[in-house]
Amino acid sequence: MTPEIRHLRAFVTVAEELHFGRAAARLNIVQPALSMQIKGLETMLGVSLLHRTRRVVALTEPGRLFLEEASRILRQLDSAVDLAQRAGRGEAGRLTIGYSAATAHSGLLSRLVGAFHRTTPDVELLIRELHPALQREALLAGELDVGFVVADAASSPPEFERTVVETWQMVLALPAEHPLATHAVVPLSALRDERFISYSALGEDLGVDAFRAAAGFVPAVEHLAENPMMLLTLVGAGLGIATVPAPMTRGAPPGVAFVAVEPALPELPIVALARCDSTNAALARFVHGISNW
Amino acid sequence: MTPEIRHLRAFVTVAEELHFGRAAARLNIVQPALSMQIKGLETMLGVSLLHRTRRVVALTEPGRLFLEEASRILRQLDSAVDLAQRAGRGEAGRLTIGYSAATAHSGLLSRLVGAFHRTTPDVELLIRELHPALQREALLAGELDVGFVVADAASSPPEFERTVVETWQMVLALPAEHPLATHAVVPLSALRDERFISYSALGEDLGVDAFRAAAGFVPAVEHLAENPMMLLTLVGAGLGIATVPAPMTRGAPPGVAFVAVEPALPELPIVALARCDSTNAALARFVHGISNW
DNA sequence: TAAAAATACTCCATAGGTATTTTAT
DNA sequence: ATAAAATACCTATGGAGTATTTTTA
Repeated sequence: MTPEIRHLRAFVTVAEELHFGRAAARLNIVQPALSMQIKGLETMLGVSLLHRTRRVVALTEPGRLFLEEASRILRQLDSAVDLAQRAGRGEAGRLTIGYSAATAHSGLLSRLVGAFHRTTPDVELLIRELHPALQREALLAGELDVGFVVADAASSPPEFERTVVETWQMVLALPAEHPLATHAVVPLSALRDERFISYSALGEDLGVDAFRAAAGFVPAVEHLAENPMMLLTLVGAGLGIATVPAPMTRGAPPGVAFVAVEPALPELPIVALARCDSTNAALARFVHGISNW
Repeated sequence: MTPEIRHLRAFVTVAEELHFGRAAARLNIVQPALSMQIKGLETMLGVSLLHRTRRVVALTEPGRLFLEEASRILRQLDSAVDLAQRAGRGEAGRLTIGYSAATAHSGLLSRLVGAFHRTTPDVELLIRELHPALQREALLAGELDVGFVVADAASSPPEFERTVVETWQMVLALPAEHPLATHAVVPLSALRDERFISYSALGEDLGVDAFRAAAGFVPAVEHLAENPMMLLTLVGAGLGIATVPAPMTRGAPPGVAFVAVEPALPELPIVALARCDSTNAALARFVHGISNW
């Protein structure tokens, strides 16, 4: 048999008071009950912890050593309970955040993560870059608590909670030497014969459906890029044109010009995706904060 | 209410198995009992630790954190029990050893302490130099487990256990230029008019009673020394002569000669003193070792 | 339908309470 | 004589067992 917390509490209290009567009072039990506890503990351990000479109670050497350990265990138990309770309120624990390369622009991540860390410093933050599709997988697998993705209005799986963080205007990126680069505004219809660069073969990341609706034709995607920076590099190299979110104009490689289009393409929402059935209270805090920070 | 070890064990086992049935089997209880344990724990903490969806058991975030703490607490409890039991066998804990300056000679301390440490490395050793009278006080106060003192046969308080460690032959220390210094053996009767140096006014440390019995007169103690080295320094300075234990001839200051006396003085026992009622099992091991090492 | 956890209940071990005894000062 | 722990005995809480129900994959 192994000791219970109750035995440790009893022993530590007696060791502190060195008096069974007072210790029992502090423990809100009666003295004989305490004597039994200590006796039971000593029997379990097979060692005498307290030397009782009717008038004086003293620790034995095993008792002295066991006292240190028992006190530490009791303190750790208290802190473990507190930790679990704070985790239940979302004030402690771990939050794993995913983002796609595209959402790394515009400083929204540092703004949200910074504000969250300031309000709840005991939540450990793990931040991983992941392609949007992998983020959805990771969310379902429980490896991710929340993911930031660029999303057109269509894609909304039912088990995900969507929170729109911000919306980005779409602009046209084209080589600086392109004839249209000097225009302030370019009509979409003028782009029918252009070659487009996108992330995926379907162009879904950049809202191909919205494009067709606004322009009346499907853009011809001829090149694919791995990430936004590579996309703009390809544009700058003259391989084609692309519609990109306005925040990407910052830090663009040389040789790329940006112009507005007409009619304007729908704004691109950046959404935070999270599982509705998550048990991580820190996630609720984080998602709640998105609207307020 | 606060959790008991039983709750931690139940929770850790379920968290490891992620299956109530198997966990219950490992805990040698029945599944409904385990369900109750976990439910009770969650109620106490006020947080859900395990997410049960009939077919799949998974840890919540509070559960993940509580698991780490609970595992650590269980490991520490095991080691605390083991520590107390080893202390009960004298294999762990602390042993406080006292010695008087006189007993520091002859390497008996390093021999005993070294051998003890090699057999029981988990016993922390505290070694303090103390005057013999203070050692007896410290022993009674529980501040010392064992004390090494030079003792003539007379002084043996009843609550102390005496173990003779070794016995020292007595020799005469006298200034090198003293007329008797060239003798191989000096008759005690030739010392009647000499001035003696001792530790205490009564000369008890050096066996004045034995001296009187052997020589037929009480030596005239004219100077007192704080410790053996100072005593020999005074002898070398020509302030008087002294009877000293043979081990002190090693490392003596210059100007001191040593000669045997006739009849020989009784040998001086070095004893280890310890309280008979000590609760420190390491002490029993140590005292037992004295005879064997 | 089957596997697994929860619920309902019963029983007994044991923690804790009351009264008393023992023992050392 | 008194203070304090131990012992004896009783009571009742709650932990564990058996049988059954509920739930979802």
